Amino acid sequence: MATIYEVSKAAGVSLATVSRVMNGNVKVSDRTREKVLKAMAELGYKPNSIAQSLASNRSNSVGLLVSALHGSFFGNMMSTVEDVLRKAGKHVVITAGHSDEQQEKNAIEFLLDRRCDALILHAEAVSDEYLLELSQRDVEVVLINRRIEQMAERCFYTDNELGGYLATKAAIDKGHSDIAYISGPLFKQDAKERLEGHKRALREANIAFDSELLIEGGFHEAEGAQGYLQLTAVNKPFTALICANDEMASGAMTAARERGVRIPEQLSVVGFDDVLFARYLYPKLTTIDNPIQKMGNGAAHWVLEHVYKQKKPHQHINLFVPKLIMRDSLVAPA
Amino acid sequence: MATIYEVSKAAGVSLATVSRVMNGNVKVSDRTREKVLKAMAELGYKPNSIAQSLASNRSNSVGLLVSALHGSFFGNMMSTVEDVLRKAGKHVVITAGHSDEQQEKNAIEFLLDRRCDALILHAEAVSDEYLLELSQRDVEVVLINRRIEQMAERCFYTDNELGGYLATKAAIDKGHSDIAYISGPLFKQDAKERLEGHKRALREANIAFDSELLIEGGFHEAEGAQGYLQLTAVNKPFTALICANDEMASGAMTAARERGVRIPEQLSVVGFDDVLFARYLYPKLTTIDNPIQKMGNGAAHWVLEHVYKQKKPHQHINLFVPKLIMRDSLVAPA
DNA sequence: AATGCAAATGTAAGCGCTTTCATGGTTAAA
DNA sequence: TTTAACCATGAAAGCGCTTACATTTGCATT
Repeated sequence: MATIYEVSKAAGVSLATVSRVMNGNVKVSDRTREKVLKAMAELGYKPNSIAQSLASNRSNSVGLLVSALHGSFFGNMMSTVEDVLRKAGKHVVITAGHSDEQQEKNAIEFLLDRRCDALILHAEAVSDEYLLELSQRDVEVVLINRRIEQMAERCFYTDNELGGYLATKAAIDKGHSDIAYISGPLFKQDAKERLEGHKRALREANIAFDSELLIEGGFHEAEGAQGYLQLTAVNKPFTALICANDEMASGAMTAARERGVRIPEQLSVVGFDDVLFARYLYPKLTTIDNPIQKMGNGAAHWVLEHVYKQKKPHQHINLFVPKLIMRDSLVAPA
Repeated sequence: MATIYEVSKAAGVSLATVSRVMNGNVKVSDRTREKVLKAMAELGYKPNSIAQSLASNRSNSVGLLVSALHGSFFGNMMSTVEDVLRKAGKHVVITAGHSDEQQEKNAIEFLLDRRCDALILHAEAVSDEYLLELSQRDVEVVLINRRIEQMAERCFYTDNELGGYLATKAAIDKGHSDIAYISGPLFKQDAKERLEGHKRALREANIAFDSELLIEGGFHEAEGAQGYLQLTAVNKPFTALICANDEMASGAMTAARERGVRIPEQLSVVGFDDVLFARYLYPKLTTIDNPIQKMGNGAAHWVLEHVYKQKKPHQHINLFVPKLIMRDSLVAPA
């Protein structure tokens, strides 16, 4: 593999000049540039990105932390982030935190060791303090799906409270008043906010919140199924079930159906996220659009602009507004 | 950030000794090692992985090419590969090829530029020749879901023909004889092989293959729905529909249901891959287990062993055997 | 104590770039 | 023509490590 030295010799110029031609930040005469480019082409020269990184103190890589690499929710986000950054010649190192504090910290340390220029984090388990401290270090930190006051302009998040509100409101508008709710794990901020929204919608409709109709789940399908069974065990009838994400909605629907409950005739179900398979479900799931791609896109562009000084004036939107996606799983009660 | 030089000064030894302590490949006296480790701890020293890479000519990174970052199929694979390699301190650079020849080539070039020590490729669009040539270069190349004779021991793949056979055989065993098939894009080898298996099963059962009951799809949900509609337009009755992957099976089920067809009573459906959402579908999808995680696992361990010389004697299995996963979408014809 | 050897440690030359600073060559103003 | 000002280029010092080779140390022999 040819090095810059061989190019400089072939072109009859110094190393420095070759470097300048590559980087294009310092003026080089046209004649010289031609010579250098020709030599590069002839030698099939490719700069060694590792040497570049060492010399420039820039790794040109961005660390991305997600909870899990599989799953529709993260797939979409990774996809967007990778796309935007790779088009800018940066690369993305992806790690998984599994919603566990220690694993998230390990993953972040790993990214730091890799000398990432910036970190895009979907961190669920570490504390605000940890993240604030991290952002004092010499990496730029951007947060997805989380808001911390002191670093608000680097946070890209959904209005989860509004989303939770919209989901329940939709059921109420259809005429439901006995509404159960399976939340996410309440140590997670988004799960908590969605539940808040649910309660607000009930309050506005003068429906008393009944804690027996609330089950705390874990965002996984199995907990949706299990949550449904627990709810029926209480022996309080409900005609609509709101789930804090689509996975749990799917699990709940399956469990209900196995019990012989017809959906949506006997039970309406609403999800949250609008992941890809929401429309594959039967009946097609009514859910809340959680614009995860847009958040990924926002975060990636923020990094390009602030870390790599790309000056495409990009309008940064930090707060994304969820929308109701009406499909078939929500109908008026019998 | 402390450098190796500061550590060596603090410990009162040379740079080389510190390096040796870190890498552990050359013997260092216990007393010296203690001193060095102490100095490291006190200074909070972390080696600069970029400098290490430059000096050792090892990037410690593995490139992974998939068709798309979202989607259950790839999610599982990425997840496995990342997990195995990160536990070994390597990092994974993930790129997407979008099943397009030029995009796949670009992605591979990108990984090469990043000086990856090895490439794990799920390449669908580039030619065997291209891959063979690539493997002559100074990266190790491993293939997933593809077999090229000349590099057989670095290929990890499913017996797609057998999978296709099993799917159709299952329908035949249930008593079906009018069986339609929606294939994947036939320029892809796996799609072709699955179709071959389908034909073999028909042949063995003395059922004539009817090309009017074959539709070429593209592995996406929409093409499953569309494929179903095309099949019905032919006006040849069929009681079972085999799809070359789960996405298309889901699409076909949705389309059929919208036409008022009850599944599985009026139409049995079989998928392929057993992606996560296959069991979320209604009815739960009978499908073929495609052990994509195992392939990812095999590929990652191959890399650890052959590129990074980790000598955990790992039994490499190159050919994975698919299995039928019987669920609810396949029953005997009415 | 002198000798020989192996083990432990040190020295220094890279790895392939970027970037600061110095230098020589041009051009324009005086 | 002289001088100043500027521009393009080159020389060389890093960036923080690894590793071949040289040197020293410690220990068992004699």
